[in-house]
Amino acid sequence: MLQEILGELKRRGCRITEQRQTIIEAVLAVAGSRFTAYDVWERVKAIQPELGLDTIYRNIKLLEELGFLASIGGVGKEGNRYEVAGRDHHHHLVCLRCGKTECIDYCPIDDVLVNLVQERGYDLVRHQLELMGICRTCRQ
Amino acid sequence: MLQEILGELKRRGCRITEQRQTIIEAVLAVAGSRFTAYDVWERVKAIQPELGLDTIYRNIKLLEELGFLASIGGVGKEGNRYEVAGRDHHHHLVCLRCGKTECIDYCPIDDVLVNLVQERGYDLVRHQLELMGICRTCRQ
DNA sequence: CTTAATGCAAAACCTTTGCATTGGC
DNA sequence: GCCAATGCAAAGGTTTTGCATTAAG
Repeated sequence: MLQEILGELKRRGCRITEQRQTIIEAVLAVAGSRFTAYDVWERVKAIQPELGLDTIYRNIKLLEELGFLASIGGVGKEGNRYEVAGRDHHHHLVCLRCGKTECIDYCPIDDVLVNLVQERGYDLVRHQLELMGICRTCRQ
Repeated sequence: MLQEILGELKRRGCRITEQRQTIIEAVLAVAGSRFTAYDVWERVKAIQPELGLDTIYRNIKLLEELGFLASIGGVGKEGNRYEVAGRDHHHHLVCLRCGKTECIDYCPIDDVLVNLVQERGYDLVRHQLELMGICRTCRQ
């Protein structure tokens, strides 16, 4: 995955800086859960303390444009969250207490819904389902 | 609805100020679509120009605590959106271009999903489905 | 009269942007 | 050496907070 991203960046004429590589590695390391720009920053700071949040944002935006990351909104007042794209279509199960997120590989979107959207005159672009609950650990 | 809210506020020992009443009326007026604090402010300013956004936020927070409003996140970089609570369970259809929101009174959550969540050890508290597309007006 | 609510201003967030400097290529 | 990317600082937008003042009860 790392090589694939670096390759595409080169093909696009982007430069592979130390910072950029560190950021991409950090993003891939937290992949699996949805992360904020700040999450990435915390990881990256340990390796390159001078690296600023602005650089994180710029790189996240770049990766988003290239289709490697997808913005998936955030809950409450936390900032935007992102996840690594390219995974099969899926939804999220979020623990309301600890924020832990799991992916659900099942999609309940059915014809009824698709028709409803069409009737209202919308072109459906995407959708997201968020299941919120309390995980086993937090319940104890 | 207005009377119900005012009654509960009094019962709680809150004071009914002109500003508060104007805000609640504005909130109820935009009910049906999801609104931001700014949306409310624009309506309210016409009636009480001195009323500040801070007062809107304070009152929205209060109404949220009393259970009359629910925060339902926002799309992209727009601020939080709210809606009047107590309505039947429903989901949302959002136009990605203009932000307009419609309610969908159909819920596709099925047994497969409920079982999946249980298997993972979560108590399902709530869920939200967001259908995103481009509305007829914006497509032209 | 008491004290909750407001108005104002300032701060706290998250995110973006301008510009000089650095460093890939 | 060229120009993309970074670092820094500052600005934008949303939301919160402190504090003196106003007004509901």
